[in-house]
Amino acid sequence: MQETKRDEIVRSAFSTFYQKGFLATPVDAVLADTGISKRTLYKYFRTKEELVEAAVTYYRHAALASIADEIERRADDPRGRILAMFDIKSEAIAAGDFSGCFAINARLEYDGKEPGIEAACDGFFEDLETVITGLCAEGGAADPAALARQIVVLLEGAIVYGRFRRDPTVALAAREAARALLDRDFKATHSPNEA
Amino acid sequence: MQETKRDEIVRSAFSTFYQKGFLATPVDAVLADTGISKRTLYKYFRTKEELVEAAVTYYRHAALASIADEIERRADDPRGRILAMFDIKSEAIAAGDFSGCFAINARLEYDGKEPGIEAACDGFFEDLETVITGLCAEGGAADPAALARQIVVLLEGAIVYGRFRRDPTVALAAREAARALLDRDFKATHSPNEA
DNA sequence: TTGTATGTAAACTGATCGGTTTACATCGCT
DNA sequence: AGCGATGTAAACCGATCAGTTTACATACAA
Repeated sequence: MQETKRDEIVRSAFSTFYQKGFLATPVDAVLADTGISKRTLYKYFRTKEELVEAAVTYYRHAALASIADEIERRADDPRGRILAMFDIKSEAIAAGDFSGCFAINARLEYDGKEPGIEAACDGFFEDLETVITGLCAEGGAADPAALARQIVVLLEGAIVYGRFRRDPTVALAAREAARALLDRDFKATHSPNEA
Repeated sequence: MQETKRDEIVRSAFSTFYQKGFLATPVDAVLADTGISKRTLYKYFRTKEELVEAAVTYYRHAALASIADEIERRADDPRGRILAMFDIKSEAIAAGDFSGCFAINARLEYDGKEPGIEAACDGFFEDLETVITGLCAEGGAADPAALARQIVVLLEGAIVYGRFRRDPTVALAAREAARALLDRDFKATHSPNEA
């Protein structure tokens, strides 16, 4: 199925909001970036917030697919794949144009104001925890969900804090911490690692 | 030295911004909460952003003093004091009115737009790392700064993620992770004393 | 060919908001 | 008493912005 006009708008709006924030970005900026008219935008979305919600849902699926893809390319055991997530973020921070986690950003700007947007962000968080829980189970952790939660805190912490410190080594420090937790919880048998 | 009018405005503005956010809060909301006139506000601050910057600086000193105070009350060894930070955040999340880290919030909303505000946030982050580095050194860590950085990532991650999940156990999971790191790096002698 | 759906361009509306200005009250000081 | 500093109250200005409406172009199916 080819991309519809609506999809095109959402994808473009996502990158505009990602770079410039939500409240600080007028709808006109989205229009300018997409080359679309205001009339068309409001044909597909009743309000700006509805567009933001769609952008978060787009991020939920696109970012998770991209992460799954990338960590599979970088490592072939669950341990290496979890650690690869931190490498990816470290590299993004080093690249200089990193704007953090779209869901965290949206959640913060609309906190307590837009239930639909909050729910979309929650969906992303749940999917992320599910993916990491799966990897932890695969690695033989006794309590995969509990370990996954610790990994997620480290990952999101590295994203937010590393971004604001503008320091890629923050994500590497988080990676080391994650490694210590994996060493503690994963079954002793892990193939040669490191990257 | 008694509190000046300026101090009063900053303190009140801090709690208004903390509860309602920055961009989403009109200056009039701050005035209403303080009972001050617009004229007076603009006598002490040239712009809204200058007021926000002052609020972040206020947070920098007030929050760190409050943390130092509270962890000293809760434990008397560096290990216990570091872990107490997570307990405090877990309790705040459980209380239900928790709005996260003021510096993270400000940094995110004004990212790339207000250098003065960004610098004030950086000041808070540096002070926080300094405090935790001190505790790590006191605990006998081989590389106190590196360990502190990991603790800070866990702490800020727990604050942001736990807040958005509305789940106090997130901070407790982070606490467990921190404990694992302390077990690894602190000098083996961890009897619950020392000051 | 004609009608309908889809699109752009742009003017417009109404509300919000940051910041200024005017007018007036109060208090402390000499 | 009188004066300057400090304060409130409130009208005001100009810009911004979400969302609507009008006008017009294009494509395509009956």
